[in-house]
Amino acid sequence: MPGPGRPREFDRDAALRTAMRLFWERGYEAVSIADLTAAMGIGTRSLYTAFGSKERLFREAIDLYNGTGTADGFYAAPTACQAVERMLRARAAAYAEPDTPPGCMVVLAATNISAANDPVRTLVTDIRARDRADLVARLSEAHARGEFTTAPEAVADFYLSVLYGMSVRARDNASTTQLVAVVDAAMAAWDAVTRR
Amino acid sequence: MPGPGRPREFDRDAALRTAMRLFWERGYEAVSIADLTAAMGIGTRSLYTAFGSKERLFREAIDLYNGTGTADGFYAAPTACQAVERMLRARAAAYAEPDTPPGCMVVLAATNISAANDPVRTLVTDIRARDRADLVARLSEAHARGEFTTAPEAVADFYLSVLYGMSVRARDNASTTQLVAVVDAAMAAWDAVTRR
DNA sequence: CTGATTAAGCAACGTTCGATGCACAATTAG
DNA sequence: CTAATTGTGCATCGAACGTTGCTTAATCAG
Repeated sequence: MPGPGRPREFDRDAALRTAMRLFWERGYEAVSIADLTAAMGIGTRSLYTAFGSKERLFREAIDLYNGTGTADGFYAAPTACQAVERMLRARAAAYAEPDTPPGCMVVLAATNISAANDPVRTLVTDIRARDRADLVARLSEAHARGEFTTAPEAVADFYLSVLYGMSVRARDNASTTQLVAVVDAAMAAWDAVTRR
Repeated sequence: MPGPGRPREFDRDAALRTAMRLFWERGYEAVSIADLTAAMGIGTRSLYTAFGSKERLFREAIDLYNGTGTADGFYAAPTACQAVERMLRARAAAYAEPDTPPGCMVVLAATNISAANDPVRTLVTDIRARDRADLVARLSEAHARGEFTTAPEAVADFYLSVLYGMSVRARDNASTTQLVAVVDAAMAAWDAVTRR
């Protein structure tokens, strides 16, 4: 159901996927509008007509990235231990997936930001804060149910550190096997970490 | 012993420390020459006379960062377990030190780099690769001595992931207490991780 | 003193940055 | 058909980017 006006001559969703991949690979400021238009195969004016600004395009790209995450079966798992394990294994597989850039876009795409673009940094740090809150909530529930004794925040921060670190390892060309080995180690540690 | 020529009117070491701090805080491309000269209190020409180029200045800043790391007592520790623990505790304290930018410069300062500055990315990834090799070597020695059974590379990658992840957590304003709790968890996991 | 050498200040270089004004094309609604 | 609306191409905007030439200033060796 197209409204009035000249119809767009390119696939907006495909262009957004291209932008997501570029931002994911190199980061917000390291990707120029010229890089984007070249990869999308469109003109500068079309990009601005369709997406408004570089920042709005990045926000859409981050939303797309967060939406395509399959939730990893995190909420379906019966125990917190299994929830964490499913999440970590899904991410380990995703981070070394050869068809996508290595590591997590939310961790890697807005690390080096000049003061002028601080809202972009805030965007991703807010997402990480929300994700941490979700993990803490899930662990707190399990803690209240008596699944483990360690403070839920401490458990969350430990597994978050492992998770974030895997993004850096992926950027350093860690293989799927190596990332899975990290998850194996982290899960072997579950009892020692959660019962203290 | 100054040679011939007009003497420099600023403290080169202090200026380099200022540059290190800026690059550490925001990253290579997010810091401009104008940012640097303003923070250093010198003119553009003086910066180029003293340091050559932005990239050479960054390399010196990274060298300074690596040099000021006190080696953490890593090599002095009698066992691999203690070596890893000392390293992690020293880094946890350093990452949340209020007088310096949060997290590790080698992990954070060259994440988002455009294609033109790829040598800068290579610089920091090479340092991480060398550090990983050192850790693997230390763990391999302990493994050969029978301190533990798990493959040294797997142990190294697990603790490296925790270490790298702490940099991201530090950037997200994790407190010293929270980072120390991550180290506590990681070290409580030693036996479970190393004997499998 | 002279000559050599190095630093600092000023002004500007060419390039790239993100973003836009404008004319024109292509569609829908009536 | 006309009017309204939206997308595209072209040219370009002002600002910021890293870097440099040139002049002048300040030191050393002789």
